[in-house]
Amino acid sequence: MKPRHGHISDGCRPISEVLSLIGNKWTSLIITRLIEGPMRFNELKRQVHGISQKVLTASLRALERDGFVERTEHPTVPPSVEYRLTPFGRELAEPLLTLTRFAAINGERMEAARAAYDEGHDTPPPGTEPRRKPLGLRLN
Amino acid sequence: MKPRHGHISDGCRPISEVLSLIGNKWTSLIITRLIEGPMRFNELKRQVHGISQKVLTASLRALERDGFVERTEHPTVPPSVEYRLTPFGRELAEPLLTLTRFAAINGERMEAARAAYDEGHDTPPPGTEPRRKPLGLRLN
DNA sequence: CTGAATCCTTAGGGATACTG
DNA sequence: CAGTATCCCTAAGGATTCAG
Repeated sequence: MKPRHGHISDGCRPISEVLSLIGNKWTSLIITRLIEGPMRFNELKRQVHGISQKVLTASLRALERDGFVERTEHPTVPPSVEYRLTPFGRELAEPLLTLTRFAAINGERMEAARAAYDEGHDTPPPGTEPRRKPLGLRLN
Repeated sequence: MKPRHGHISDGCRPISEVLSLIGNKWTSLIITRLIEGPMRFNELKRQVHGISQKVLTASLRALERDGFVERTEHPTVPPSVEYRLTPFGRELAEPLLTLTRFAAINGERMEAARAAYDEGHDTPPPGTEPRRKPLGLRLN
C-alpha cells in the first residue's frame, strides 16, 4: 500500500502520507514492537504474528526510507540484521501508541456498536446466510 | 476496505482493526473534518478533497457502524443528511489529531529522509527514467 | 441533494520456492 | 538467517450512470 499521497490537497498531503503509512496494516505493529528495543529480522517476524516475510521486508524498507527505522547488517555468517527505531521513529511511536492504547481499550466498544448496527439493519434471517465474508486469513 | 481484522493474534486484533480503520486513506480526514462540527454530505465531500461520492458514503457507513459517527436524515425535499461525531467518535478524534499534528509538523522531515535514502541507493541515472510512478490521481 | 449500482484498474499482500 | 523473485487473488476505490 503505497499510494503514499495523491493530490489530496496541499494541506492534507503529508497527513495522508503518514496515515497511509501506518495504515498499511503492519507498520504500526512493527513500530510498537521495536519500541521495546532493537530486534533481528526473524525475531520481529515472530513477534508480529501473521506477517509474511515478504511484507515484513517491504514494510521495513519503507520505514527505513522514511527515516523511522535503522537497519544494521552484521557481516557474520549466517547473516544477522538488526532493526532499531531512529529518534525520529521514536517520535512517531508516541502518537502511535496513543492510538494503539485507544484501540486496546475500546475494542469491545466497537464490537458492540457493530453488533447493534448490524442488528438494527438488514440482518438477513438466520439460516438464510451468506452472512459477512468468511475471509480467508490464516495464522503463521 | 473491510479486512477489518484478520487473525492477527488475539492481542493485536482490535489494534489492527482500528489501525486499518484509519488506514483506509479517508476516514481520518473525515473525522478530523467532523471535529469542527456536524456537516452535510456534500459539504463533507467538498472539504475532503478528492474523495469520491461512493467512497465517502462507504466510509461514513463504516464509521457509523463502528459507532463513531451519527447519521441524521432530515425528511425534507431535497434530502438533507447530517453527519456528526458521536462522543465515542470524539474520543477517537483525540489520538487521531495527535497523529495528524505529527504528520503536519514532520512532513518535510520525511520527504528529506526519503530523498536521502533514494539518493544513497540505486538512483537510476538521470535520463534513464522511468522513475517512480506517474500515479494518476486527480482532484475533484 | 443523497446515495445506490456497475464497471474496471491497481496494488496490497499471501503462498511458495529459491539464493548467498 | 535474511532476503529476492513469482504467481495470483482479493479488495480499495476511481469514474460513471441511475434513482428517490
